[in-house]
Order: sequence, then structure tokens, then C-alpha cells
Amino acid sequence: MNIYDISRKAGVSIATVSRVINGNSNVSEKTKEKVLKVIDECGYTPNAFARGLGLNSMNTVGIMCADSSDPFLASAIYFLERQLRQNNYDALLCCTGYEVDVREKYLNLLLSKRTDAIILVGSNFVEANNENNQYIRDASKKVPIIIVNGALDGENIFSALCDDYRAVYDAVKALQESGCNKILYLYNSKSYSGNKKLSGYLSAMDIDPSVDPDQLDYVQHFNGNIIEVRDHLTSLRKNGLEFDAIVTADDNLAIGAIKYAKLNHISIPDELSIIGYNNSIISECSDPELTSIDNKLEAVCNNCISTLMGALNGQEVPLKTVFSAEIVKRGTTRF
Amino acid sequence: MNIYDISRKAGVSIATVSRVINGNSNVSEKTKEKVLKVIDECGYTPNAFARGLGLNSMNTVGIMCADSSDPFLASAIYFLERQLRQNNYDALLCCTGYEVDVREKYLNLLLSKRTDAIILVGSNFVEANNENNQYIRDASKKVPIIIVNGALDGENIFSALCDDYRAVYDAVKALQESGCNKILYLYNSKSYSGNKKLSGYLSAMDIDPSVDPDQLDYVQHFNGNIIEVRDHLTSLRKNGLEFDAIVTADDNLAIGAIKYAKLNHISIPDELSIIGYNNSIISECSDPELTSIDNKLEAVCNNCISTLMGALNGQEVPLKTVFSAEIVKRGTTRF
DNA sequence: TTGTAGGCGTTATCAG
DNA sequence: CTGATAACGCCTACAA
Repeated sequence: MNIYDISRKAGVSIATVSRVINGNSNVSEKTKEKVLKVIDECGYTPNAFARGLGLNSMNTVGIMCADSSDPFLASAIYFLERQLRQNNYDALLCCTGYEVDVREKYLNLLLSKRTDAIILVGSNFVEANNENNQYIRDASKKVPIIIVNGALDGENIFSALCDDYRAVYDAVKALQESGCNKILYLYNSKSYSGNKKLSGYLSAMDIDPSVDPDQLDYVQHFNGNIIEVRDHLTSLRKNGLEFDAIVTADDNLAIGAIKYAKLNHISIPDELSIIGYNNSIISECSDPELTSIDNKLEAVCNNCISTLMGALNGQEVPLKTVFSAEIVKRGTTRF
Repeated sequence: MNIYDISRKAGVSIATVSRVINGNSNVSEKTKEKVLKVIDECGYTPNAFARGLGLNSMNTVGIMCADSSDPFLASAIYFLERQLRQNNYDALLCCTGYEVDVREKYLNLLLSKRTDAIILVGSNFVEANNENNQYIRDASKKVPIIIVNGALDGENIFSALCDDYRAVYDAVKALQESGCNKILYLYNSKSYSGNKKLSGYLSAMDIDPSVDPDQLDYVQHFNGNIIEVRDHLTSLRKNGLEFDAIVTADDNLAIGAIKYAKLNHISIPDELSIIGYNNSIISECSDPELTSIDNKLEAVCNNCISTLMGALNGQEVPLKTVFSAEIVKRGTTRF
């Protein structure tokens, strides 16, 4: 069943059928009705491939992320997909993990599928070593690239994100005001936003930003699951490090910190304050519930799609949009 | 840059270029190399739309789910996408919410994009009222349909799932053996698997399955977030209902149950045992950590994709594959 | 082993 | 307002 069949049954040319399908105004009401009736009777659907070939687009955008089962990324995907669909676009999902090589391969794969744009979700897509971002710049020559929660300079590269620097800065300041002075910073990613967060911590703590953070006892770069985080903190403590607050770059890490406190009979928030990041569902699951930084993911994602739509329509759109985070106070802090 | 450009530069016909691209053996090593060199130099990528038009496929399958930010569904999507990509397929994601009308609309939308198959994730896609599943049956006439965690009879409809009936049955029995006898069942979905789980409970409790479960005090159908669940349980208790164990159809509900116990100073697991479902990340976040039923999502998803690949290749594949669940013991039970 | 030519189902440009 | 026809870029008999 193709456009020729319809045109024959309706007694018109395929051009007219095409016009009706695409809502072209230059069709008389009469023939329009006639054609629509036939289309309806036959349950005809235009062939998307042929259409794609003609228009050089199938209204599809690629969404890349490290791991769609991560609660934060999963939420982002949800928001993005919803907005895309509202704009009549489909979402092609691609989980890449964290390796640059794999990401480059997959990005080119999506490009070869002729997606209209590519969304990179998670600041971990932006590597500290700028050479490693070249493949993104190359891709931006073909289609617009939008980065959620990260930023990269470039002609056709757009970013929507939250001010992570300010968020952590404010969180640390709030802890200080509530009486904490030995504040540990725990993070697991040296991505773009990872670095911003770290800077916020260093600045709030009045630490010279030029010093190598890996040398600082109070800055812990650690990757692992909840239990491993718990044990890591426990061993830090055993080795004599004292701290009365922990700020983490991710809620998962903060849950590990709560488990650490439980294991070592440290009371929260009296002896130890904890602040997580992302305000994900798990911040409501713990006991006590986790004070967490809400980085306005929904707003960021919505903005991201509207920017993208603007760019695809050739409008003038901002290269970078920054939102403010908000500290959601729950049970792991004294303020 | 198209196949003609390549053929011209390489001094061969487009047929030869096509053969090289598609790994057709009937090409001499010499011309093959020549063509590959030109392709490489030009950075040529075949046009996926044209290819799709010719082959009537773009190696894409649609994944539909209610809400990709739900931890359970997010995990499923992750596993599915990974396996699809391994088989050289792309995943088109579509979040539908829970309304049948919307789902039908979106399913037809995916169909109109000429996906090679459609995966329905979550048993909530299978409605108790069989008429409401007709749109799925209709779709199965065009492409294979695979249901993850649910089942529906039909010609081209495949299912991979876990034995939810048995899982809940065993969980209730285990609670009974550990001394509980007033076991509350809390669920939020009357889907296919929702009903299976409920049956498992009723059977283990020796309750006549023909009775309307909505009439039973110990069977609570309730939809809401963590806090609402907590409050609902609290009001049940205030109204005189006594229970020493709660089995829930979802980890989220179980977290609400833990919060309920906290709020009312009921000790877990001494006075109240709790078992969740899905063994999702949040079962490790609570305190105490949640005993939960692991429904082998990864195995189910992997099986789902291999079944699908078999079906697409015209092989003989099982219509329905059932896995056994496993109770993961943590801190909310006495066993 | 290689080339020619027709077909896939649209959209869009021109005439009329 | 409508129709004929040329792209769009690839695959694949069939012919050589």
C-alpha cells in the first residue's frame, strides 16, 4: 500500500495525495476529503524511509548517556524524550559507558543513522583533556550537539546546565555556618561539572585552587558502590582523618556516607552532616533522609530541547544556559 | 557525497561499491582495496534512509515503557539497549505513561516509523480487560512484539518474564516460617504481573482466590509516593488493623513501609518484617536495608533480545520464557 | 568479477 | 487547484 495505490483509488495524482498528507493548503476541500477517506479506509501510512530520503530527515535525535540505569541519567532521558516527542521527534537511545573511544564510535554510528541532532547527557562527556573532545567538535559540523549538564565551546555546540560551582560553594558555606569546620569533599568524576563542583568546594574552604587536589586529605576522589564508599570512609577515619561533614558529588556517594556513619555509630547530623548531589529518588529512601542539591534537571532538559528546536529551525539561540541549583534540606544537616 | 561519487573516484560502478560496502564476496581483492581507500579518504557513509528504503529496514526496534525514570524500567532499558546494540540494532525509546489510548497512539507512531520490532517493558502493558490489548495484537501482525515482564497470547507476541506468583508465594511462606502471621500485602498495579503476585499472596495465605481482594483488609491496593504510603499504613494502624509483616509489589512501596515503621516507632524486623520487589538500587539505600525479591531482570532482558533476534531471523523461538525469582535477604526480615 | 538499469515511496518543481 | 516527472541514494537482479 503506497501513495500510488491511494492516488489511484481516489482518482487523483500522487502529488495531490502528498499535498493532503502534508497539509498543503493548495487542495480543494472536496478532493481533500475524498483522499482522506481513501487513506482512512486503507489504513495507509506513508513510508517513513522514503520520506526520510526525500526530506533528508526522519525527525530523530540521538540521546547518548553513560548508563541509562543511573537514576540521574534516567530522569534526564525521561524529560528529554517527553519534550522531544512533544515536538514530534523520536529519541534514539545510546548508552556508551565512560570510555572515549567507545563514545566516539557510537557517536559516529548515530551520525550515520542521520539523526537530526545529538544530545550528550552528563558532563562526563566533556573530557578535561580537550583533545579528547575533538570528536564532538567534528560531529558538530554535521548536526547540532547539545550537552546536558556540561559545556563545551564550539560553533554548533549548545549547553544547558546548572551552576555546580555555586551550588557546592553555597552548600559548604551553609555547613560552615551550621558549625562544621572539618568538611570532607567526596567525588567520583573529574568531568566538566565534577571540576566545577570541586572548585566550589575549594573556594568555599579558602583553599588555593592551584594546588593539586589529589594531595589534599579533605578531598577524596573515589569510585565505588555504596558499600565500598562506606568502607573507604571508615578506613580514612581509622587512619586518623577527622571530619564533621561530608559533601558528595553524587547522591550514591552520600548514601555510602550515611552507611559509614551507621557502621561507626556516628550520629547524623549531630556529629556528622552530609549533603548529596542530584536530589534523586534515593535521597528520600535513606534514614535519615538526605539533604541534597537539586540541580534542576527538568528545567535544564526542557531548556535543552527548546534550544535544540530553535537551532534546528535556524533561529538565534543561546549557546549556553545556566540554572541555579537549590539545596533541598532533609535530615542529614543541622540547617 | 554518495555512492556515485565514490564509484567515479574509484573508477568502478556503483554496484561494485555497494558490494564492497556490504561485504559481498564477489569482488576482487584489488578493486575492494581501491574502493575502501576512496571511501576512507572521503569519509563516506552510506545514506541510511536510502538503505532503509531499499531494504525496508533500518535495524531499529522500538522500546516502549511507562516511565523511563522508574528505576526498574530504567534498568530494563539499559539491558535491552545494550543487547540490541550488540546485535547491531538501534533502540527508539518511547515513554507512554499508563493510559491505554496514549499507548495505542504511540505504538502506531513507532510502527509508522517502520521499526523492525517493538518491545513492551513492564507488565502494566497487558491490561486485565483483554479488549484493551487488541491494539497490541493488531501491531503483532506487522512486526514481532516482545513483552518484558508480562505475557499476552498471540501469533507474533513473545514474552520473557519471571515467575511472580511463585516469588510472592515463597516470600509469604518464608515470613510465616519466621513467625509472622498477620501479613499485609500492598500493591499498586493490577497489571498482569500485579495479578500474579497477588495470587501468590492469596495462595500462600490460604485465601479463597475467588473472593474480591478489594474486600480483604490485609490486601491493600494503594497508589502513591513514599510519604503517602507511610501515611496510608499509619492510618490503617490507627483504624485498628494489626500486622507483623508487609509484602509489597514494588520496592518504592516497601520504602514507604519502612518510613511507616520509623514514624510509629515500630522496630524492624522484630515487630515488623518487610519484603520489597525488584531488588532495585533503593533497596540498598534504606535503613535497615530492604529484603527484596530479585526478578532477574537482566536475564529476562537478555533472553528477550535473543528471542527477538531469533524471531527476526525466522528461527523457531519460544513464545514465552519464564525465570525464577530469588529472595535477596537484607535487614528487614528475620530470616 | 564487473556494469547496467529498474525499483524502493516520497517530496518538490514546474507546467497547465 | 492539479498532474507529470525528476530527484533522493541505495540494492539487486540480470547481463556481459
